[in-house]
Amino acid sequence: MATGRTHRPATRSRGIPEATVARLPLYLRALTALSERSVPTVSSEELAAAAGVNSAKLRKDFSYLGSYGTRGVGYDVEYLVYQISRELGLTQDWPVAIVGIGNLGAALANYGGFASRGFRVAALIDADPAMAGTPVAGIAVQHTDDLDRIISDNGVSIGVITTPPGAAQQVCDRLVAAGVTSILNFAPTVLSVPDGVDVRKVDLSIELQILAFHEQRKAGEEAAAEGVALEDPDEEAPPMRATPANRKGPDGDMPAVMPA
Amino acid sequence: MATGRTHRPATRSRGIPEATVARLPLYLRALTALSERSVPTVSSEELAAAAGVNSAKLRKDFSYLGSYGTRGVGYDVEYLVYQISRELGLTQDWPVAIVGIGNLGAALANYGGFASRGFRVAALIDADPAMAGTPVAGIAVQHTDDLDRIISDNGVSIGVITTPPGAAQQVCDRLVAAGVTSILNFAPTVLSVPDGVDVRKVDLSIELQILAFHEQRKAGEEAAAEGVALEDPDEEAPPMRATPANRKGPDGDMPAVMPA
DNA sequence: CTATCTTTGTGCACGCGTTCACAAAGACAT
DNA sequence: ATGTCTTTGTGAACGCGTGCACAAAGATAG
Repeated sequence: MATGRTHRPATRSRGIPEATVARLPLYLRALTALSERSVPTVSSEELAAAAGVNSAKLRKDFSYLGSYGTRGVGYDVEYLVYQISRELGLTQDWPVAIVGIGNLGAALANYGGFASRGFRVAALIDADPAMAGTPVAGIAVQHTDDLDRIISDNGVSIGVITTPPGAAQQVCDRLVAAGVTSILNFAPTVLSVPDGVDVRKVDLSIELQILAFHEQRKAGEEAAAEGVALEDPDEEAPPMRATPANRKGPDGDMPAVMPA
Repeated sequence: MATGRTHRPATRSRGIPEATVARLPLYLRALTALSERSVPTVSSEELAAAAGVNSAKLRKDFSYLGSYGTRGVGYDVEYLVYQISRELGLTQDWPVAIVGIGNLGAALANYGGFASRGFRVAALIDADPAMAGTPVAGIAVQHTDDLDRIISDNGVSIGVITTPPGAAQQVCDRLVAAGVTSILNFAPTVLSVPDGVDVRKVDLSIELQILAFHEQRKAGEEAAAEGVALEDPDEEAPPMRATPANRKGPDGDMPAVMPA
């Protein structure tokens, strides 16, 4: 520390990096596990290993929250659990509404990981009139027509969208109009929302596609390492490229060298 | 462009940025929609809007793949669909195995977004003997005991884990041992895998917690804007901090100033 | 009280990703 | 053929996130 005696310069003002926020739940999970085993303190090294991150990163992350550690000892588990919970807003109750009770919506409604962290499934909403009244995960499904009232009555500010892609934007608009300001979107659609509304996206298909990319790369390298004679995989069988030039016909098959 | 006449310097060598790879599926989706509407070409501006990104970013992303656009016109939709599909490895068939057929696993098995992109659910695996043989999404569930054989027989290289957290690491180890090199993990657990194996994590609870953080921040700012007299929300009711000092008893309640 | 040992908190440098802004490239009209 | 207009492709600057490496802080023992 170069500035010898600045007590606490700008720490904790307003602005925990987004990357840090995304890791806090990870730390919280690891800490909760330690807490259940009645472990009193952890070092940054141990906790980092449990959370699967670099210890320096963890220490820097915690430094944004304040100086909660004790040098030479580590962090007090219970105290950190409380501090992180409070920072994340988990000390209060968050009623959540799930819209679109298909396979995925029903699975989420049954998912135990929500209730354990202050999230409460307050309402299930679906557009199918036949589903109205059907209990899913012990909660009666309600119809989309009443969406506005349901959101208001339950004080829902977080909505989960598990509808088919075609309905997602419309549902989103209605949720926002009803007062929802945070949305977790499982539909494969780009949602547009007004400023002040947060959207997080979970896209199963995209995750698989990213894995496929790396998988393909691995397969290619492996083949190359085995000395297989393969042409550049980047260039295999490019179908006719329909540029405006060759689509229109004239000037279509132009020689490589421009005739003067 | 300062280097007047370099035809194609180092582009396309080996190394599409990870951030770009993560966006390619997004572009692909938007392009597929355009293709279905028989739109022949798009400008970077239009496509960027459809994908919800900045147009400069999109152009830079595409530049990593090669020069597939036509200045003054835009990009040929069909051609781009093919190029991105090939780059992502979607021109081949990817057999996928889902392990853990609970609510979520069943929902994924039924999810249509997979088949549409070259992913094929080749096997469903569960540890419950009672489930063996039960058809889910038209596929008979098989027992974990046969995991090795199932993976080998079907040439599965991508595994999806939807087990309870306690079983996730063990299942992961077995998948890797059987030859799986890409894993999509839905269990709230940090998986450790050997080098060469890719893991992507989807954690519903974490996503909600991140939303809660921002939601809390919004609520706080709103209250502050309304002029409500509130103490610093960061400091509300900190419970007794169990530092080693005050946990041990002696030297517990030390005065702020060290007695000489 | 002093010395030693452990672990935090953070300054610093580096690399990746994003964005701006513009020259080059091609289409299109005349 | 020449000029204008549109849109790409990318150099360059900037900002965020990561990780190293170390000094300061506190614990602990003698």
